[in-house]
Amino acid sequence: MVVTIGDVARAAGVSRSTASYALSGKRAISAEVRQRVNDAVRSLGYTANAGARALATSETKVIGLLAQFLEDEFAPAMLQYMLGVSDTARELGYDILLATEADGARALRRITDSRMVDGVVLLNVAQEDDRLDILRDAPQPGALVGLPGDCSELDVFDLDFEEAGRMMVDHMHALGHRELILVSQPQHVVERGGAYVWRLQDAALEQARVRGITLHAMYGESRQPAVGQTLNDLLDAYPGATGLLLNNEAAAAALPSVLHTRGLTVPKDLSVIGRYSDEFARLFSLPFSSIESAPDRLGRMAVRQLVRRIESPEGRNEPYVVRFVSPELVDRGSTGVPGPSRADT
Amino acid sequence: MVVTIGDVARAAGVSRSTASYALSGKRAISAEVRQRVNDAVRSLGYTANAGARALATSETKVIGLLAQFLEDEFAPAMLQYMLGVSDTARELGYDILLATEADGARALRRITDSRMVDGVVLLNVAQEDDRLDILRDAPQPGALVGLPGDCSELDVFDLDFEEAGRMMVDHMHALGHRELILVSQPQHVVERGGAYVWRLQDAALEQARVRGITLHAMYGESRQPAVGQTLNDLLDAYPGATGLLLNNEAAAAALPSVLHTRGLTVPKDLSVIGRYSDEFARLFSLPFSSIESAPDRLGRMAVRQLVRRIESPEGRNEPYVVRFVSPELVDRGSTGVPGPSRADT
DNA sequence: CTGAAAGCGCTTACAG
DNA sequence: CTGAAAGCGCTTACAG
Repeated sequence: MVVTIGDVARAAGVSRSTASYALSGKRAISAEVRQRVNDAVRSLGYTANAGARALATSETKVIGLLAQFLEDEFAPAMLQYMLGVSDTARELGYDILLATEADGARALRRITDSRMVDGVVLLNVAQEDDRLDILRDAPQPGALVGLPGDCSELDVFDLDFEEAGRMMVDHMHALGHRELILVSQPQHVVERGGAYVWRLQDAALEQARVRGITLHAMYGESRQPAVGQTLNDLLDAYPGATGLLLNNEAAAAALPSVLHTRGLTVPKDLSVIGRYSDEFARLFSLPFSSIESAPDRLGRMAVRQLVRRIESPEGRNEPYVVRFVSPELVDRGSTGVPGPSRADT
Repeated sequence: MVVTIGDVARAAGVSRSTASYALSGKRAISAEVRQRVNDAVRSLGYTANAGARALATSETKVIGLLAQFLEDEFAPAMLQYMLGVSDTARELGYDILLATEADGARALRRITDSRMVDGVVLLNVAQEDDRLDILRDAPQPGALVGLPGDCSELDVFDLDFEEAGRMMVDHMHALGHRELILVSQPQHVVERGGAYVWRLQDAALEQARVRGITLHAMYGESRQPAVGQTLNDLLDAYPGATGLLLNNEAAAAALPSVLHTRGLTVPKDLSVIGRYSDEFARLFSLPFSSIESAPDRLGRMAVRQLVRRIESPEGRNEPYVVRFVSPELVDRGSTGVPGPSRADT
């Protein structure tokens, strides 16, 4: 019922090894034999058994993708990283084994120990991430999206969140703003080790100090309507603030209706700049300029590096890389020179 | 370097077959030997090679998941189906091979022909879906989420969109509404074979006829701000309409700001009912009552049936099922008795 | 209760 | 340019 390379060989009148070589091209084969083998493959509908090939070659042509859907984090953002990884893997000839279970360390151990994959990509890496020690001990290479506290023996890719924080502040400062509010992810995310939150925030605070301007940094909620309330409270608490920085998807999504309710116009009454992906902005139809978080680019870079390490013999021993993507500001017209302070109106 | 069952056997002082049986429990093993084998496994850190096991048993313990991210469709909705499938598969002992490429038929053929999976779940199935013939010819069973035109030899799971359409109309009718607007997905989705769109719409139209009320059925855009404009146009065009039915995520997401701009209050000025998942409502903080689309339940049902077919010997020949999930209305308070028609104000 | 051996379907040195 | 054979790491009849 199931056709094997033996069937192909028989149909082509050659040995199994010749059939195999004809298909792999790993040694010279006469044009005629190659033709007969290819014909046999076609007429029998042969495809190599992946498990058998993996056993013989120690290559699965599968990459493990470890996603983490954490509470208080924005699931659709994760999807974009996943698609970046998946698309790039396919281009490079790999399939994706997806693990979404809560216990990422266990999943990682399972798929690496059993040799189901040639390498793995970890998404949403935390400051202290219990998957990392397992990855370091694994026989397969791995690539991270997200910067952990300890990058030793790891290839790491992440947005340069510190630069993003500075860029937000500088952009506003250049326009003339002197008092800003930054709404970060919920504190819970920070406590869990979401380093990108404090990397952006700390850098923004430092840059505000350097520029001599005021920055009120706050943790926002992760859900509406609570996050909308937070935004309202902050706008009440700091009437002198003329600019709003958002490192919090839920806050960005909630802001339009908050502005509407308060009768505020962007950028006339308030300048706004966010940090999220272009796709996210499209999805939520957000009219705010933003630092593009480029999940597709990061996923792509991680897979490229991973495949390099998997496939090149030297790759395994090349020095490890920690690569930061420079933030890019997508101008959607939501920032401008500060108008009269809201405090004065 | 890599530890095999031979190493375990040697360390335990038994044969490889005994080691294997001790681990699988497929034949009686003395307590002492079992102990020695388990100790060896632990001290050596043994995990069976998945490819070798698959080759020997013809079981991969992997389920293929074919997602389709189509233009004009709402990607985060797809994610919820994926997570339902992935979580249930893991509970049942299966890993997920994820294929997201545009050419789903090719992906399906690749993973089934090469025996990478024991079965496959197809998401977002269209009326005429070129993956179905490939699935029918595949040696592995499959389960669909989404109702195709031809269900023969297939297990199919879907929301009962016709009942959903009737339910929306009846709910409004019972409250006293006599003129309604239905905004469906974009026409493009219909042309591509997104049967759920016309299943809901046709049933809603028929039910409106039965009830003797007016229903204006329209295709909406898939993106803001276009979809917001459509909503505005419709509200202008049908001032007598007192209820709005939404089978279009983008429209649901856009509606709050449209209502806000027009100064309409729900349900006083307009009753609204949507069709989307609870998770979607949470994500977008939508205050509208809705027919729950239950992606997690559907993913779970599909995997359960698939695994039943994979694992039980009779399962392979059990009659095929087409199962519709009954819609449930989640009341978020956005419908009520019609106020004075907007036309009169 | 345990072991020796065959076999799953490939690939790849080894020989010619 | 091609073939016979070994081997990848498992599982499972077959024998005892």
